[in-house]
Amino acid sequence: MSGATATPTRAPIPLRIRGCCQPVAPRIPGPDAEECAAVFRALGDTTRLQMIHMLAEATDPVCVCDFTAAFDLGQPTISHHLAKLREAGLIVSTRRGIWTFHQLNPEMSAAAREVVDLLH
Amino acid sequence: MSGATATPTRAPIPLRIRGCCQPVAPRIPGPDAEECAAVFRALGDTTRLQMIHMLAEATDPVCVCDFTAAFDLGQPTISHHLAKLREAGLIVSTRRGIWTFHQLNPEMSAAAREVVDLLH
DNA sequence: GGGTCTCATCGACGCTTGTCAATGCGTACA
DNA sequence: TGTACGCATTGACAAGCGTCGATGAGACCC
Repeated sequence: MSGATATPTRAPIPLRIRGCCQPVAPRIPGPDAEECAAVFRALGDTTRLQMIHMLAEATDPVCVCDFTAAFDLGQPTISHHLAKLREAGLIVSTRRGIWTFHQLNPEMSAAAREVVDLLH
Repeated sequence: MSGATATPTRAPIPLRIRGCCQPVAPRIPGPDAEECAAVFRALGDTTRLQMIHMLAEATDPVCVCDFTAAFDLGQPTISHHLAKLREAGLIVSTRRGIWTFHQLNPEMSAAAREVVDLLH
């Protein structure tokens, strides 16, 4: 074992007062935290992460059929994930004739924009 | 508005060939995507987001009792969230005597570090 | 107008998650 | 040695999520 000395000091065990502890840091403003968590939740799925990555790389709006071709998932599931991203404010969808095109929301919140930029 | 012409052109409706569509962007390497999504998933909860924020602001490791004091949640729930953050590789825990202290994982993945830095 | 195509929505299913009460484990102190 | 304390783990429960098949709503074409 290590120190063969008697070491009655027994290492800096307590270091803090018995009860508690440390002043807690000021918390994130509240609704901001929930909004931010919602963005992270939207990106917490591999499929949606890939979707956002594709949209970040694309120069033009992307059609739903491009997503259905890119993923091994049914069309309703693709539509479901796109709806999630839309609810989180990360993308916007526009209809052109038969097709629906999706792109990153240009009016995304600043916080969301910072996160999405990391995926580029 | 632009041309006030009768516009029989009916706007650029199709613009793309019937079938599909656009070449899909190269996808995120695969396991990278899953690891990245796991980090987002870990931050997709308000409580855990606040925890990471607190740790990012703190200069010293934070005791569990500080968390139980900061949130209106039971002690097992706090412990559960800390375990989630630990599994995601975002924090590390060290035991000192009775108490367990938590801090941001200094060996966090680069991707995770970038995300956490946004919360500072 | 009828047929066909694209996409969204609905209902259902299994799995995961957030939360709690109860319990267990390890450490400190008398 | 026994007691008290801090924290992790377990089991249980409701809620949410990801996925699918089936159906519905618009928009185009013949």
